Amino acid sequence: MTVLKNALAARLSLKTWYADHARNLPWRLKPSLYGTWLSEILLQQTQVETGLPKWHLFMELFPTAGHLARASESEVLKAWEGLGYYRRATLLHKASRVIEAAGEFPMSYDAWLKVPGVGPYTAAAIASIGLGEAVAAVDGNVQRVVSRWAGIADPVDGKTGAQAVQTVADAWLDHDAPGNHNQAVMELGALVCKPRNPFCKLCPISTHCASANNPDMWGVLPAKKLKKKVQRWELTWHIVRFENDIVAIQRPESGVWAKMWAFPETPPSSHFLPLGALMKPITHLLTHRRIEAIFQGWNAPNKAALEAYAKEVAGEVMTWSALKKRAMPRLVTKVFDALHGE
DNA sequence: AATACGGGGTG
DNA sequence: CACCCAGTATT
Repeated sequence: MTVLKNALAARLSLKTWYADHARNLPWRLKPSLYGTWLSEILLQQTQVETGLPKWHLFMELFPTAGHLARASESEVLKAWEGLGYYRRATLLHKASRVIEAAGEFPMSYDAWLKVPGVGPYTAAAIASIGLGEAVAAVDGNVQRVVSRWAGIADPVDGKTGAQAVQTVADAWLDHDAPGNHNQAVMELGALVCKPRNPFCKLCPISTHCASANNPDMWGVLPAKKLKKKVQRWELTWHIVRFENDIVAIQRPESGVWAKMWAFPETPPSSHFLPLGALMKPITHLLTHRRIEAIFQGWNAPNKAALEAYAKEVAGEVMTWSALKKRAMPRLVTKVFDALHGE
């Protein structure tokens, strides 16, 4: 079949290109199952450049899965601070304890798939890169490269489109070097077959690319389903204090900023002295929400009242510098920076 | 199948 | 502003 023949040719061109253009990413230097796993979790929905410093930090703080398992969840969350999708940190930590209890890393795609925080993409990436298992890893890069090359018009985030991409990715896979091949496709997506203004002239597989050779398809693929509109959310945080102490809360286990430290949304009772807005409102953008955050300041009449309020909101009384040691989402660090511990 | 889940980069 | 990023878990 001609498609299959083209797939073989594309694989070879890609291999040659990757040998010359692979980035010097630290987890590729002295590959380990742990380092690969860590990189894959860190890079979920996160650009390589953004995840890079966190990989170094984690390798320093938690050099092995055992170190990670023996650390507390709060230590791991603190290390993850600022990166977002904090569930990844708690699942990574949880997984490290499962692996530590088992005494060894999972040794197949199927086994990795059972690990918390590891889905089809991550399991395929780890199994191919770390174990040499012949499974095609399909991430956003691969969806883009494959849908353009094969001219897949169905939305890649729908069932049929995803299946079509998977079929081509499977046909491309180099069974002799699956890890190398998977990384090559992703690298091509990151460096050449970019979301906008792809460098088709530099592309090693443009010869049989449906999109590159048909101007009508430029800027069209990959097709995606329509996204929901971003919701607006007005958020008021109450910064309640007495002398050097404030009240902070750890957010619930589910929802935005799960388990991260922030400020109560419940105002204190009327015998606290209202200070009005402590700082200018902040517009904070998440993928699915546009947050308008307002910060109300209050002075407690005495320490006991502050402690009573903390109890009411299930929070803790602490100093600013104590709060700084807890894991905070970006919005809280913005508050911290603005008030600078006063 | 749809939705929740962060934050930063980019045109 | 809109779209994207080495996606996964939950409903």
